[in-house]
Amino acid sequence: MTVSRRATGPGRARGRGVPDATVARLPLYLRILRALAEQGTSTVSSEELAAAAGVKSAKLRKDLSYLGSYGTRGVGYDVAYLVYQVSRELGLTQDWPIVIVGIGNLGHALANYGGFASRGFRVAALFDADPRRVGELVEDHEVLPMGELAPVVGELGAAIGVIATPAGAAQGVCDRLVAAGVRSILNFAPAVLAVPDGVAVRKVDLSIELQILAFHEQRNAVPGPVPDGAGSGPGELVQTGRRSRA
Amino acid sequence: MTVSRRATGPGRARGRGVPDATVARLPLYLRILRALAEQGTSTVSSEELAAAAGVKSAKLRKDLSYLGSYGTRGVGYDVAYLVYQVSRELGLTQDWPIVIVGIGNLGHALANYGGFASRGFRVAALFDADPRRVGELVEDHEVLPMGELAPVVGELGAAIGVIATPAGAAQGVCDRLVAAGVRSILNFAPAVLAVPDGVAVRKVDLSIELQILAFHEQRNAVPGPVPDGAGSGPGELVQTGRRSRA
DNA sequence: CGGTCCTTGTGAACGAACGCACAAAGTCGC
DNA sequence: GCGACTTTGTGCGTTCGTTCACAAGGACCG
Ligand SMILES: NC(=O)c1ccc[n+]([C@@H]2O[C@H](COP(=O)([O-])OP(=O)(O)OC[C@H]3O[C@@H](n4cnc5c(N)ncnc54)[C@H](O)[C@@H]3O)[C@@H](O)[C@H]2O)c1
Ligand SMILES: NC(=O)c1ccc[n+]([C@@H]2O[C@H](COP(=O)([O-])OP(=O)(O)OC[C@H]3O[C@@H](n4cnc5c(N)ncnc54)[C@H](O)[C@@H]3O)[C@@H](O)[C@H]2O)c1
Repeated sequence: MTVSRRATGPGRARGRGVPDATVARLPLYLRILRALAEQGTSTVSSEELAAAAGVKSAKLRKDLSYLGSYGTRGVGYDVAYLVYQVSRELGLTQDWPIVIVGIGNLGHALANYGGFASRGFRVAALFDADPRRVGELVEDHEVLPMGELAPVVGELGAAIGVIATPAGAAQGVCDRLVAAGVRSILNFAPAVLAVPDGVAVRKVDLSIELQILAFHEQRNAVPGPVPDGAGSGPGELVQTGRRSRA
Repeated sequence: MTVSRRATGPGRARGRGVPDATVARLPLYLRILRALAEQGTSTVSSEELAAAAGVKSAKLRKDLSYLGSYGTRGVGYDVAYLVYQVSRELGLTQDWPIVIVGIGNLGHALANYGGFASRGFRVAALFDADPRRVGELVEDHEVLPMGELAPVVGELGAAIGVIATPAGAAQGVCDRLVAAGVRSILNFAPAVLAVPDGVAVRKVDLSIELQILAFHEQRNAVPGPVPDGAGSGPGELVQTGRRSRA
């Protein structure tokens, strides 16, 4: 199915073929590393970093080893240097303009959200199909009509698009984003999107998250004693218990 | 490590030990099944359902097989019956009151969101620490002060809590929710939560999603040709390509 | 009522991810 | 400069998840 992943097996060469599960955790490590840097910590061990991230230290070390050998045995990792390396691997050394389509409840919250800029993302344009929304000023951006989507995306060179429209409109919006040149989409609408090859989609579905929690509520309620731990990783169903630090 | 999962290996007994990966997909199947039911479809094959969900039919069949044998060979699955069975497995036959803490940008959007009720979830109470927010009326709910959290959660019997506060306040809010009796938490704040055993946490982190997309943007941009597909499931890094429809 | 066709359910092979445990590598004290 | 100590990086076994491929089960037709 995939063409040529996994360069050299488990010990794949530096930078090539970082496993999906690892990629999904890197942003978490990065956030913690940045916090450590900000509070003046210059060095951190895999044990400490792993504890802060809620993973086992061996997993963390293996994750980092896919990027290269950036640690010092007997000491740990240099925080600033690791921040740089992880950022580079994730492509955060550059600026990513993003566009948001569907400026309703959720779209407004997203547009107002300050957590983007700090990570190299920049809300560059907002779009909505409703004429009453168009022209509205949200966080120093004017809401633009859908007709402007293609030209503006092209001009900005925006590669990432966020869909915050109702589910029924999502596929149509997605098609227009793709046609305009967007190749990565973050979808908040509860809909399965069909996209051509080469376009990446990630979805955030609140309702699904709640249903998964409901499942565990029911599970823990029915049998009686035994809670139940779960695996780890991005597919980790639920965290159950986590002590320690930071 | 875990106490007694996986009852009988791959062929585990009905209802016992549904794999995490499967549980994470059931809500998606359920949504599609409900849509089919609404449009009058009474029967669906694994092939059709899988296509609508964006998974392989074998995976879908195996997922459903963990719930029992609810299909009819040569025909497919009865939509209404399957909706019931999946709902039951997920614990959606009962009503789940949820509380939201932190009624800022995101909290407002969540409180206004209509997609909850339709799935058996009901926003039962809103809380905020800011005195200026307290008393505000959001979607027929008055925002309550944090002091009310424990008694109200207890009275409502709310088992699910949503955290939409700034990251710095998340752990404290989490502790209070747990102390009040909440055993499932959906966390929107970019923070790793420490919880006692038996409490389930799921996180939704926008910033992480965007960074994963950035990674793939960079990946696809640098090497040149080969796009790159990925696995499937909740841990699926990105969807890449997906044809067809519903 | 028997044959044919269709779709499910699953055994088994494969692959990805995790965790253990340890050797290699470097630091620090003396 | 040497030895003891600390922590990384990773080989290996295990678990979990996905995919293939097919036999078994049932509907439907004649
Ligand atoms: N509000 C939430 O907290 C929340 C939570 C989870 C998921 N969601 C999902 O996010 C999406 C948006 O939710 P919301 O509450 O903001 O809804 P909303 O109705 O407030 O906003 C939707 C916006 O999309 C615009 N729109 C509709 N069709 C469009 C089109 N074809 N092109 C461009 N814009 C279009 C509408 O004009 C509106 O402004 C929905 O799919 C919802 O299910 C929302
Ligand atoms: N706005 C978004 O679109 C968005 C997107 C992704 C993630 N987030 C995250 O969601 C969280 C909320 O974001 P927001 O934009 O709504 O922020 P916000 O500042 O608008 O709202 C935060 C709310 O939490 C309340 N609060 C603060 N401390 C509290 C405490 N100890 N107890 C109870 N309430 C408290 C504040 O009074 C405020 O009303 C943040 O962690 C943010 O990183 C927001």
